[in-house]
Amino acid sequence: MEAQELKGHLDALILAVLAREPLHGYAVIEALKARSGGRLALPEGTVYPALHRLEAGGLLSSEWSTASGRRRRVYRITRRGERELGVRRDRWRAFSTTIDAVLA
Amino acid sequence: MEAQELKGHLDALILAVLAREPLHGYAVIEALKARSGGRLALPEGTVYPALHRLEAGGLLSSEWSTASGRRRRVYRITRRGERELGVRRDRWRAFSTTIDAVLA
DNA sequence: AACCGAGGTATAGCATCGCTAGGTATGGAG
DNA sequence: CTCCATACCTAGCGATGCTATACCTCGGTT
Repeated sequence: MEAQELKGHLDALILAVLAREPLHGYAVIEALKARSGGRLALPEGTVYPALHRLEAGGLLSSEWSTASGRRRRVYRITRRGERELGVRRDRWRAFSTTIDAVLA
Repeated sequence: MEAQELKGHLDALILAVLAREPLHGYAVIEALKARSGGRLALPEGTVYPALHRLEAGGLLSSEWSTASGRRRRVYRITRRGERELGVRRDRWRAFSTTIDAVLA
């Protein structure tokens, strides 16, 4: 549905779903799909690198878990990640309001 | 204020201000600043290439005008540009709604 | 005269980052 | 055994906003 217009907002989305509960990558994709009413169908090549980036930035932590022979890397939001989510949410609201004002 | 989070939405903003009245590049920058309450202070290196891109895509047309020794390139939205603006507005609304849903 | 800020246009190159395309592997259903 | 869903990974592409820099005119200040 949407292309590169997601730029700069993906991190907030991922942090938001992980703020509810720890999930592994594939489940993050499903959660985004579910929470958006199917409109956000992000490819793995988008989400996995984003998770790595967020973990490298200290906003997520992860550990391997094995469920019925399948290895999964489960991501959990850190305290810094939660703070950052707050910042991102505010930024999104400001941004969205600004665009609305100009487009109205 | 905002960085690269504008990605994919700039064209809509420019089309929106030019849908009101034809403007030259510098005036587009000022109009965006005014309409956003000063929050959108876009550098020239962002806006000028965008105008060129939009004209190349047939969404804008332009002509030179000279006012008191100063040359200006005045941009005007085309019929295709107006249609595209409608599409972009719808897309923005869908996008914005989707992000809100996930972030809520 | 020299300077400087505001107005005005332009573009080469950088940086970011979502996405495409391809790869690997397991388990269950047909 | 084949197929599909599940599950992970990454090299490289493409799009595009931004930095930095350049060039020009005009009016006011020094």
